[in-house]
Amino acid sequence: MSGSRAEREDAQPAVTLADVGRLAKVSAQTVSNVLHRPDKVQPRTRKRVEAAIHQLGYQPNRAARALRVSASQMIGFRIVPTAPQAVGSLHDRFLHALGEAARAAGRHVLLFTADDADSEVVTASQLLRTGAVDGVVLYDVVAEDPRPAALLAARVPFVAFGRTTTGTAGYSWVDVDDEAGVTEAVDHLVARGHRRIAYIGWPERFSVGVRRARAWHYAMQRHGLPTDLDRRVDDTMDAGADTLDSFLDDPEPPTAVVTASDTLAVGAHHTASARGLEVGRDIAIVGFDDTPTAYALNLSSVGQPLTEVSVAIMELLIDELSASPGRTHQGRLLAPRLVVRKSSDRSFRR
Amino acid sequence: MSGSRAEREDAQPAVTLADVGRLAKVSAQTVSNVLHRPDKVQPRTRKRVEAAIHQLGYQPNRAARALRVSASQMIGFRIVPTAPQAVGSLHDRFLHALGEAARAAGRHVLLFTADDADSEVVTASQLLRTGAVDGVVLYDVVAEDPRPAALLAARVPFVAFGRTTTGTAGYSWVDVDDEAGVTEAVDHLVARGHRRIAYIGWPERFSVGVRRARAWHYAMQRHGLPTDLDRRVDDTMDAGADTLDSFLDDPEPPTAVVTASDTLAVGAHHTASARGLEVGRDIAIVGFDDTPTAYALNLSSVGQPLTEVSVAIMELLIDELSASPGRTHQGRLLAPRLVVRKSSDRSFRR
DNA sequence: CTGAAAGCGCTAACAT
DNA sequence: ATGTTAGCGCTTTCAG
Repeated sequence: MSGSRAEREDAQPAVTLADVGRLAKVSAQTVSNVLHRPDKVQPRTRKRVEAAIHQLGYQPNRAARALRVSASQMIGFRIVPTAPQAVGSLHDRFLHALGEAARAAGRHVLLFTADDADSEVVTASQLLRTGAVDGVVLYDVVAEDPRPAALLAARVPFVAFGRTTTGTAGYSWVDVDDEAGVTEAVDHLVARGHRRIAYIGWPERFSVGVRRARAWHYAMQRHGLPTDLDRRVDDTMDAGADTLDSFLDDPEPPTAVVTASDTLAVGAHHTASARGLEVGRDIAIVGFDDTPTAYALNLSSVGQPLTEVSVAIMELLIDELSASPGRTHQGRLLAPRLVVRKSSDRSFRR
Repeated sequence: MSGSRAEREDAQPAVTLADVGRLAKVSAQTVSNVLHRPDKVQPRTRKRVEAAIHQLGYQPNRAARALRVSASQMIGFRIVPTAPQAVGSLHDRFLHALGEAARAAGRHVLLFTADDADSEVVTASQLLRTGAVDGVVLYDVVAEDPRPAALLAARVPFVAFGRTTTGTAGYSWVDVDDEAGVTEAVDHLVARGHRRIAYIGWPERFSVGVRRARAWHYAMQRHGLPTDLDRRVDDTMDAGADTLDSFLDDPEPPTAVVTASDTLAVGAHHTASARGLEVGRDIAIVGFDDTPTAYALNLSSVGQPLTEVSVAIMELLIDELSASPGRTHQGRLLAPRLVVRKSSDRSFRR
């Protein structure tokens, strides 16, 4: 309350290595050794030191350690605002998985915001320069994404979730095998007896959209089924609803539909219900991303293995951080999982 | 490539205060002064130093600064996984707003995960002890929430988003005035000509649910309208759908419905459509939280002012950090905003 | 196997 | 108004 250091009066005493050493009758250095090179210290003294650490509730000071070893154990991640029209947020769930993976690796996630790709790169570089983070994770990297090259040029260690169409050899990435997911969805519907399986996807400008559409096309071809039930629209519920509507007006309407996203699938679900069709019996729908909404509406959906993705990303990033300059990078393609729910679980007979 | 310091070869030279001082022909201390007490240094030398800073692209080392001033400029935030059945994520949007507010205040958000309230408190305390964060933000604090008291006991500086029913004088909080939001929704519907306005809310165990329900009750009473159209259910789409269904089976069904969440509102929307009612014309629906899904379905909704909430939280937290021990804390109640969309924008005549 | 010395980059206090 | 000194807590040499 009085005196010049009033503002620190409520702070805990802050236990240091020296405090522990004092209690254990050893030097601070030995305490540090117990923590980092337990084999270098005699079992007896180690026991004593460990007891002292425990008794005092010692917690190493991160700033001091960071300063000394020039590594913050922090991973930067740009948080983007959810698109207003999207259903459920993959971003949100990924972030949680990443936080979990970081913790398992003894690190933490540092959030930052940025309005566009350029400022994301600038901010990331700045965070690295100031020692706030050791590296960053790039989310939703797409075909022509400028960020990998820019971060490479800025010498910011990073791992990408998603990948560009070219230059993937220059950096480490983890991606989900969309093709496999869509293929699984089509195979599943074929196994249920469907033959006219439509596809509602995104315009060509999205590389992910292209990959998913192509997979549908190949799968249909492989089964000897028609490949003309293919529409590309914006990723909104309305677009999904309208598209199914027009499909159903055809003389030979599809009996099942695979969509590039749950947002589109929710729209399709809406149309089916509005037309008095029972989803799962009269028409099958399979979405993509396994969002909370898919769960809520009992929609089958191809889910991304976010936990595995996060773990892989942390692994590659740590690799990246400890690696020598001229090393080679890695790409990892993870398989998604089809979650079958009511919207497609019954056998279909015309 | 060779030698013992190979692993640092790709790192930038890392400009320090001393480097800047050397270039500007002053001591490192003067450079520091230019940065922190510009008035204490002569305009001429300041210019020179600033030029040097700019030329070298100097960025202060956070770890060193943190060590020296024992403050990390980091705010801890526990990221919780989205509930599978909830629609859109307030959490996600709040996090973005908080990141933005933190940046504006020259700070960053550090993410952490925890399985329950207890481990959240333990982790927060640990992050504080290790100097990783200066304080934390508590999300979704409810009536009997044990976290404020626990953090207080652990002497972890924090600000709560939401508040407990008792003991709010002991800590700083920011909350949204639910009552005002619901009242606004009811008034709006009354102004549109509705008289039978139903309420679908949450069970009593949620304090937020109680507040919102009470506000509906009072508002209806004030307008001299019936207060029996009141149901409490779990926060799922299905519950919302079923509840509206049963309301509409009444001999005197409601013509409008206010819900405690968008999740419930989406369910209601679904039921209305399924029954061939045009939402906005045959029945009005107003949700809560103004989620992306409300936007997508053109649902009116009471939106929380997340940006203002975040700014207020940062303000109070900074206050908390710089304050003397025995100070008083603050509570701030912010008004939500009703966003009127198609689901309730028309006048209603029976 | 343990201790002593040095310094990471910064800033508060004092000295000039 | 600027420079010098010292030390935050830790770890990497190097001696003992």
